[in-house]
Amino acid sequence: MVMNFDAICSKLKNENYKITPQREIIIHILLNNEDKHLSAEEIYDMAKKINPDVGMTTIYRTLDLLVELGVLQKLEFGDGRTRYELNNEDMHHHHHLICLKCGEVQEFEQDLLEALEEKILEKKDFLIVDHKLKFYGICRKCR
Amino acid sequence: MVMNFDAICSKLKNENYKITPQREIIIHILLNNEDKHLSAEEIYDMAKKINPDVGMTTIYRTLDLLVELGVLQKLEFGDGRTRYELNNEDMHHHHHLICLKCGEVQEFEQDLLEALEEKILEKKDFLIVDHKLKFYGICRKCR
DNA sequence: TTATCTGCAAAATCTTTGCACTTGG
DNA sequence: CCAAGTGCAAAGATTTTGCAGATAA
Repeated sequence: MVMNFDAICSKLKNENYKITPQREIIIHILLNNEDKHLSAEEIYDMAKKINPDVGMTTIYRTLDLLVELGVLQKLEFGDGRTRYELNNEDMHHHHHLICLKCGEVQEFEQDLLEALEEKILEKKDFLIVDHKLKFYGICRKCR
Repeated sequence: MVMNFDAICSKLKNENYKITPQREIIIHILLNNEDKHLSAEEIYDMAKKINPDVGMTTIYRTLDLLVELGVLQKLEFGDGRTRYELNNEDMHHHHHLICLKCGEVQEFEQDLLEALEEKILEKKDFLIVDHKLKFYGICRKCR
């Protein structure tokens, strides 16, 4: 189930955060690029096109806020910048397929790690709350 | 099979890189902390204790070189700094268990992703070369 | 000897912080 | 109104680069 604009705004209001034009722009950008894993700078560039007065600081502060509220998740793909992804309930457990040739990041929707997680609990006494799995390889287009 | 000091030096020599005292120090530090996932700065601090003249620049350049030679692997656990791990043949496919309370990173030695990788090849036509899997949760000590 | 390596200082990135001004509710 | 939010500029943190001098082979 995709979280929509109103649902995110309600989450903000419920925690006594204000709905500002800047926050609206950022949320819209995130929703319109659900599949993209945008970095702060990419979001900044897009936001500038909508309203040139938006500052980088606000981008970072809003992204941090949305992470705190559980709306977003931070990701790192090794290019030195943090990337962000909407924390869609259904999609919560998916994996990233990163092409070593073109760098494109696509997603694989199925989890299929339950057996492994159970084994880890049993062998290491480590209780798993979440996971991140990245596969590196060659995508269909690059083969 | 753990790669030893001589094996790493041979790799360097084979590619016409020199064995300098600084590189020896760094390699020793890595070998003596196989289980630790050290950052560049941590390696720098340790190296300074052995020879106070070692520069941060050399640490970064040597680590980059060792990554290029396949001796090391870069890792990121979300604390803003790159960490490094010896690329031990046998251990190649293990997973990281990151405790959300104390931050400790331990390893789980078994891979168990073959079935999932096969499914991804079949469904996405994406040929997997490598993977990185992190589990976030609560470790035995913190429970 | 000489191509490679090193340390320093400076630059380049990415991200955070202090502060005075603005604004949503 | 006023607590919360914003933009700017400056500071922080991590990593990279230019360069002149040092050194392994």
